[in-house]
Amino acid sequence: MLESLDARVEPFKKSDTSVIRFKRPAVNPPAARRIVVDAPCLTCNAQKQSICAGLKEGEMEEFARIVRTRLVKAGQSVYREFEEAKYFFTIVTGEVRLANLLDDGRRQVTAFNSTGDIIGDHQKGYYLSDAEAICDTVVCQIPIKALDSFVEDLPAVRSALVAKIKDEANNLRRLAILLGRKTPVEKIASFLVNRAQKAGLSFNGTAEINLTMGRSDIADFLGLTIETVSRTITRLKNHGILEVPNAHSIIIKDMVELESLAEGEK
Amino acid sequence: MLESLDARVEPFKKSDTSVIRFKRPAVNPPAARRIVVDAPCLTCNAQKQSICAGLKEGEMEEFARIVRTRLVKAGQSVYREFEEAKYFFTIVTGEVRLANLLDDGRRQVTAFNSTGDIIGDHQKGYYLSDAEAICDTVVCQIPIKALDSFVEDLPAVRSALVAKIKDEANNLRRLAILLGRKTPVEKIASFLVNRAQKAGLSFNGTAEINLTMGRSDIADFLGLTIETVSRTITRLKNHGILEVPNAHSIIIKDMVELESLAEGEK
DNA sequence: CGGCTATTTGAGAGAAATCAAGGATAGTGG
DNA sequence: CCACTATCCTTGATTTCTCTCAAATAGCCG
Repeated sequence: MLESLDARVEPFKKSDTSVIRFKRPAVNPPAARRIVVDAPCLTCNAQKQSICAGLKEGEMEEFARIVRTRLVKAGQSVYREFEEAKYFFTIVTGEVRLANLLDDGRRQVTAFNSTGDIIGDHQKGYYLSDAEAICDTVVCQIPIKALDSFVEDLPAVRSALVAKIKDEANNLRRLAILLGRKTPVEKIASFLVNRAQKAGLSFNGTAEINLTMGRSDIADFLGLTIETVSRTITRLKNHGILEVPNAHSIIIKDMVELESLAEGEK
Repeated sequence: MLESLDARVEPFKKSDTSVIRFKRPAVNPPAARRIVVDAPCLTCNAQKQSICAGLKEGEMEEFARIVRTRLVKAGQSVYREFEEAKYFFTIVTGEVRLANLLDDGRRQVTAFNSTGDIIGDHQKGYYLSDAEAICDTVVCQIPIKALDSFVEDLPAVRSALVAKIKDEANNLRRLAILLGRKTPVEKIASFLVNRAQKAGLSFNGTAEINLTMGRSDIADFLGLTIETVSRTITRLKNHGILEVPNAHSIIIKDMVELESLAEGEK
């Protein structure tokens, strides 16, 4: 169509769409709804890390009444972009990826979230991303309206929530810097260093990190293809910086070197 | 060093650093400090667009006492990354870019801000980005501590501020999607459509937009080189989608087409 | 054990970066 | 007011890195 206007004008090409990697379902499939436990706060292991950390005795009980726990199996969605937003979710165990799709199936993963993180960003009543469980994941479902009233009344919850949003913005800023200006080696190195830090393994020796997600999730997070992710990890392995016992487990042999690569100092 | 360990192993290359485009100053130069007006709120044209919008009569007077207005000339910095954070700033007139540098001078611009926007993100007492005026810019300087107490007391200010942070996160998310997965044509088209929308020119006909910033700012925002930015704009011009009377002014001739390119539908 | 999926590896193409001028624009000072 | 200079932008030629296409291997579950 554009081309017909002026055949001499070079048409706009884009990547081949004959293979659509990710397809938006015509109708959102029902998310997993199995309720695992009611009022589970008393035994919740994510308690100290999430927004409920600031609740006092009585408040916690009230909170426990409004939440429900759900198991979301690996690959299932917690919610989808454009779906009506009714709940926030805190992640109790497991791991969730947040992602956005372009119309032709290209995907950008914007975050990996795990225990204690809160997800459910929405605007004008609709979620802003897809949230999908990377592995079997337990989430705690909090009605948005109920949380709003908690936020009104409890400064501790409010500031915890604001801190979460700020964290999110900071992570997205760092991601934008990585996506816009870092090389594949720097991207992979940054990703691994971050993972190690998240897991509390930031000492300068050897650290084993667990990659819950597959190569395509990593690729879509770092703005690469799975082949480039694979090749780059292989290169780091050949340099003796990493060991890769299996695809989902990586041992950092030289954290100092990896950190310096992550910052583009090589 | 890496190479000496194993000469057979392909070394990690990165872009040539013989030309450092952006250099972090050894000591942060003093930002512009010329005070233009004291207590300027009564005549402030950004009032209705910024966080002070929710203030009542008496509150506004109190607010006016704590703020100062500063003129920041084109190219000067409002603040720098790692500088001690004492103030938030609302932009009264002009335009500011937020940017982060890698050690070797690569730069990622993360936002362009203009009238009514509030800048000054910080963590642990230090700013998180460089903020530089693109053109002569007037900012309203608000001590962080003072704003904090306003936030405590005034729900309207609080929610306005939270909304600003959410906006920022949303913009960064969209930027990450663009940086990670869009082609140069899609990036430029998205950028221009956004600009037109910001300026309130989203109707489907012709729209003239003003590009305050230079090509290198656009390149560093979109994760491209200036050459690619220039070539891509030329291609859009050759297709009849844009007219480019001069480098800082662009007329969108076909908004529908541009929007469809922005979303990767071609 | 067999089939499926995920990952790795290889070969080749293509798009954007880099390198290199040339042209336009704006700001400065005579 | 105009000439001069510095900077910015555009365009061209070439290189190179990542993507794409293709196939083999490894790992996993039934």
